[in-house]
Amino acid sequence: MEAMGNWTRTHSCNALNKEHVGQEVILMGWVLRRRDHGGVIFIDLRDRWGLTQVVFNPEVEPAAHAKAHQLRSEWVLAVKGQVVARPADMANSKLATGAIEIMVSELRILNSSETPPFPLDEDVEVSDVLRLQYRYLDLRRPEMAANLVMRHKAAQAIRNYLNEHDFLEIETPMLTRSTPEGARDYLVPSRVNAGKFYALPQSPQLFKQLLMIAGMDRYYQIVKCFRDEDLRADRQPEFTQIDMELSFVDEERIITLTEGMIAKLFQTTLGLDIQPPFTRISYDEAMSRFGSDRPDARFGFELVDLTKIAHGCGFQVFRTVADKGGTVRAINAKGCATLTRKELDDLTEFAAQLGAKGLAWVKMKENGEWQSPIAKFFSDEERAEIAAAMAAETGDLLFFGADQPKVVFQVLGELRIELARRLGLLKKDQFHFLWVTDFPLVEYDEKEKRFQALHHPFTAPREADEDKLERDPAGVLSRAYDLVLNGTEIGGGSIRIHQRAMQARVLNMLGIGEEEAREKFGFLLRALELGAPPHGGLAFGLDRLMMLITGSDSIRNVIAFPKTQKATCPLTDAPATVARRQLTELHLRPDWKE
RNA sequence: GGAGCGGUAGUUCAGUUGGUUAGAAUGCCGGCCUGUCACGCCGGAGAUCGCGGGUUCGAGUCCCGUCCGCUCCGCCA
Repeated sequence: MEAMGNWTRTHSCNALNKEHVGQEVILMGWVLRRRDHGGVIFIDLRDRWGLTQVVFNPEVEPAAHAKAHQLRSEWVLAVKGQVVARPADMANSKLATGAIEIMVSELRILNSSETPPFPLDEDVEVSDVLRLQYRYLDLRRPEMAANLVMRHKAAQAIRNYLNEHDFLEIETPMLTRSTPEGARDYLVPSRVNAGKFYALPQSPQLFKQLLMIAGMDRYYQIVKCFRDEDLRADRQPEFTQIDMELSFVDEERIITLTEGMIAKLFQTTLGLDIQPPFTRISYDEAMSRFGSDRPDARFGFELVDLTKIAHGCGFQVFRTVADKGGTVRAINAKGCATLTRKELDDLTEFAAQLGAKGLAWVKMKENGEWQSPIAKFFSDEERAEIAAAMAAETGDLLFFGADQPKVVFQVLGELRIELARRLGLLKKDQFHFLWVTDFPLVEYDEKEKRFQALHHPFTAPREADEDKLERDPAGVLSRAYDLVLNGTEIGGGSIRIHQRAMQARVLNMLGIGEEEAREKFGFLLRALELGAPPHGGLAFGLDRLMMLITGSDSIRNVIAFPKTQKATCPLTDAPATVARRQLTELHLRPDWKE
């Protein structure tokens, strides 16, 4: 091994082109590939920026050439040499540096490497555990490095935008107190306060409200949040939010400002011009048209309400559901009558997993004929009426859902996405933004027998609905808004309650009495008594945004060191056991078997 | 907590109805090669078939359990 000595890197591995021909340069990086021809040796030298071909020629520099024979994948090199133009027919148009190469005069081997446990130069899918176990190697791969670069650019674009709009970046505590609503908390035992615990924040929600009360007026933070719930492809136990809050604003101001931020973000990262304003639809409309409060509107297959027709129809299953207050809805998969029986069985199974008792379908044949297991239950008139309502034409495929609205929405909502996926309609380079507004403030929880906040308990009700708070909780709409991109919720926020009395009414409605409220949110309630300005804000999931921007299938690909589905880290082997003494110090006593 | 899929050379995968010595590609090692760019040619090494148990004359293959990974439901904004 050799030292860098007095060498200073002059260029990155992606910087050189024909203009540099003749210059003496020093490059440093890793061996991606070697092509040893016995005589001349080619090395693809890689760094974060790209690739440069360096050449060892025995006739030019025998010493360097002799040394180069031992080079292997991922060895770390410094090379000094001259930039030479490649003969025209030997240029590599796939490389940014493909017009030139470095004729090496001196080689310094800065470090060797064992053979990597997985290849870095091929497009093979390596298992996730192995990639995570050797994440530092995985991140050397250009796609992964590009994702982190993109993430950095995105974060900078957002910071620049918000700084220009007079926001202050302010840090909030990571060690805070557990909140009763929302997700399960990660807890941290206190050493100096026996039997007491901090919680890692699920979001800085209350602190940013306190910052508004503190007169900071505009706050943001790109901040880690923690939720101890089960993982998904788009969910990690620790994730990053772009968190913001503003004073003396209404929904319009926040939405406009946010749209500007998103436009700037897409311009900076992808060079794409996103044109605000984004479409807005109400929660009710989102549910009835798409069966989801985060609709993917890149494609059609919208839900159609057939409950009225179902009331008097000949098919008893539909009629019973309709008469008992359920709903009958359908989607028209245009041109999908070519699906095979096997595919239909798969989709029926898919629907069953989501809670459907069955999945009726109709293939539209010539002259309005139905090919369907349920065709015989309907009269000609009823079939025509349904076909008209569905705008069904020959070659279409209809799917029906009949159940309680919640089930029908979920089944048909997921089904339309599954169909789109199978038909290749989910284009990753197409970005469809949608604001969802007019959410209900609360939702009745059958299990707990009480109302639960749809967003969180600090969301303001619509002024027009304030008198319904006690009388008709389920009928109260909130001043919340979600931003949805391609069927993924990427951000959400609301105008908050800034008056003490209103906060008490809403907490009361959620079954949180004055005493419990004081014990858990006393500090916020007190702050609301001391001159809280009207305020509201929003939080974006940076990981999800980056997943969509980079076209990744999982947020793990845009996080440097993510966790597995069981929330472990194969690299550090966290979580891990600790010494008994550590537990004792924390006033904890293990009751599990060791 | 539940459902599905997967676990076989370093890596990515194949492996028929249970049947001789578990294959391929790539990587690795050695040799040859002066213009490649996923260089090429020749040769070689490399397997606890995730783990434990069972059925069987015989298990990578069948059964039971278990661990790990991924996707989804529940959960979670």
